[in-house]
Amino acid sequence: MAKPSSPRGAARQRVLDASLELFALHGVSGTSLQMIAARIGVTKAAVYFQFRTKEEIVAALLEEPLCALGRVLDDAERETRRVRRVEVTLQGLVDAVLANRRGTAMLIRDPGAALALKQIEAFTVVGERLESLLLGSRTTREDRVSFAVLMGGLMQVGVSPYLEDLDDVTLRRILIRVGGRLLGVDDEAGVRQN
Amino acid sequence: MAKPSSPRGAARQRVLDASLELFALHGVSGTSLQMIAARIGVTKAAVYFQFRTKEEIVAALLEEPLCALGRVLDDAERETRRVRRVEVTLQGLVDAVLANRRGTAMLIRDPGAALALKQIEAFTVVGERLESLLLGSRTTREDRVSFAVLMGGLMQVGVSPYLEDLDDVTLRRILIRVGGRLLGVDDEAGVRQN
DNA sequence: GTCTATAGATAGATAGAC
DNA sequence: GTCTATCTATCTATAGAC
Repeated sequence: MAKPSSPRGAARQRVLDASLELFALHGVSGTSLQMIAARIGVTKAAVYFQFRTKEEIVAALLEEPLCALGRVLDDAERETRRVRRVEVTLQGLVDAVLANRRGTAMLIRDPGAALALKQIEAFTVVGERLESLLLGSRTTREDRVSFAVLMGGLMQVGVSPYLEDLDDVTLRRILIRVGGRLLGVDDEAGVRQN
Repeated sequence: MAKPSSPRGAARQRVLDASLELFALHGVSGTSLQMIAARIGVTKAAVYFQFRTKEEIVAALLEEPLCALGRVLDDAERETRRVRRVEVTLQGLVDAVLANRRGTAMLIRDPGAALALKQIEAFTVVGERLESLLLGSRTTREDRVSFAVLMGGLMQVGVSPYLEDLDDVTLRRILIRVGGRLLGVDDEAGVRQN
């Protein structure tokens, strides 16, 4: 949480913050370096000093939350009981979305970010790990659809202004319950499958 | 379904088809009129003869499926029994997504299309009507989150290549069942598919 | 670290010939 | 309906002064 300490990191962070905000609003392709520079009150050249391309900004924005999620998945995979695995995974996923509402979730589904996304090694496997952790041996077509709906739904919740009135704690609790219901696990009695 | 009959409509339709494909791939902002023109083998000027701006193309692409969905909602609102209302609404919504997988769903959540989207009168109310039809008097916070997850999930399913192996009929059946489960309606007894 | 200046490419859009 | 030609604006990116 305490990042803007070093003089170099401060300017870099300002670029990242402004970029994330603008990307969420106009999309990656719809955001120019000009706009980013203007928002933080500097010129394009100043931005280019921190990042050599726009894609590098996108990658930097995505790498952090993806790696954080990756670490949660590491923990989840160490769990032996399936119930706990689903629980830990779902919580980590929800936390990743809530960590930056209207930001990261937006980027994940931005076509302009797709290229940068593919180059991040972490991302390539995260999807498969999530599916494996949440579905386990349940791989019927309905399970797969439920998984896709859950992922899309979580991203939507992260982006939508429709739920802005809900605070993070409340939203987290509800999302985990709804997610469990969607996956067909009973959260009341400790995540049991139907 | 039979549209490309008149000579004028044919060229127009070619532009729409190419645009939808490219928008789905690169996003609206990431797609230039140059790219659209190149794909159908004409020049930019030829595209400008059909549509005066890029936004007009976006609006044309969105208006049709949105109006179709609107008509389904008209029907749903005439239903007196709540069970039937949810049933008809959910089916119409799923059909709207499946009508153009990887197309319309993509556009709905594209930041570059947001402006054009707001100008379509039909869209402004569709969201509220959907919520009212699907939730009815159930408006707890969990209900609202479930609704948001459902909408985002459906869009995701429409976009995702992850479910491309499922044919429309299968996907439709599963989506309606998953949607019913998410909304907390008992599909076995009440909401029956087809 | 930030600036000015500028290069080179491409964007959206228009005019007018065919 | 489609073309060539062209306009203006903006884009990414670089070079070099401060």
